Amino acid sequence: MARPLSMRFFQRDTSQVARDLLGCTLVHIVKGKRLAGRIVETEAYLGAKDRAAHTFGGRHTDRVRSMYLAGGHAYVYFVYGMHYCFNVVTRKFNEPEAVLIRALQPLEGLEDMRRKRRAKSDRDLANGPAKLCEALGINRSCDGLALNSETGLFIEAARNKIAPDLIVAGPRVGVDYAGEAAAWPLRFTLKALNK
DNA sequence: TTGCCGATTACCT
DNA sequence: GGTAATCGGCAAC
Repeated sequence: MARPLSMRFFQRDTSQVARDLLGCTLVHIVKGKRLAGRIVETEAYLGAKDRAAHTFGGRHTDRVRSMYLAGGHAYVYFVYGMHYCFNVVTRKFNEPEAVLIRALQPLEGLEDMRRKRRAKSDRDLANGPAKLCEALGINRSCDGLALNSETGLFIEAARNKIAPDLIVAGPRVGVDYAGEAAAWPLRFTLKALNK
């Protein structure tokens, strides 16, 4: 069990953070129990200049308030009337960029995850941005939390360094509306571990 | 105040 | 492959 990644880790270039998060462990402690999974898919969202980002054009609404926090906070939003998605805010205060966590390989607390998810198979426990939120009990109350051991929501460093050739970059999912930005290669997956 | 649509998922054919 | 579910955010009016 590694120490949680420091705020400094997140306050860097967003694409780099998205790459470096692959292989790390996302942990949510619920009622004293660790629910955790290995991060195997991420997407970078580049703020004001990125038409796919919620903060495109410097939009500063109530929903996206936590994206303006310093890197190392959680940005959790509600979508499609029923799902939550979890992001890690990157860069500095007032630089609203973030990394969406798109998929986990479940590691700890599988029984609790199965109970929360009621999925047909363990493959479907956390292989999607809204699925992993449900599996780990992440919801609106997690929005804006600092990622550290005090809040019980944090990320632990990868045990082993991930070789660059294990990382595949490609276009982001579900952002066809974003014009040129839709094609930017800001989606990162760990080869053969993303499903 | 209205109306469109979403950083998705699950279930259908 | 297609689409219902389900409702808040957002921009236009």
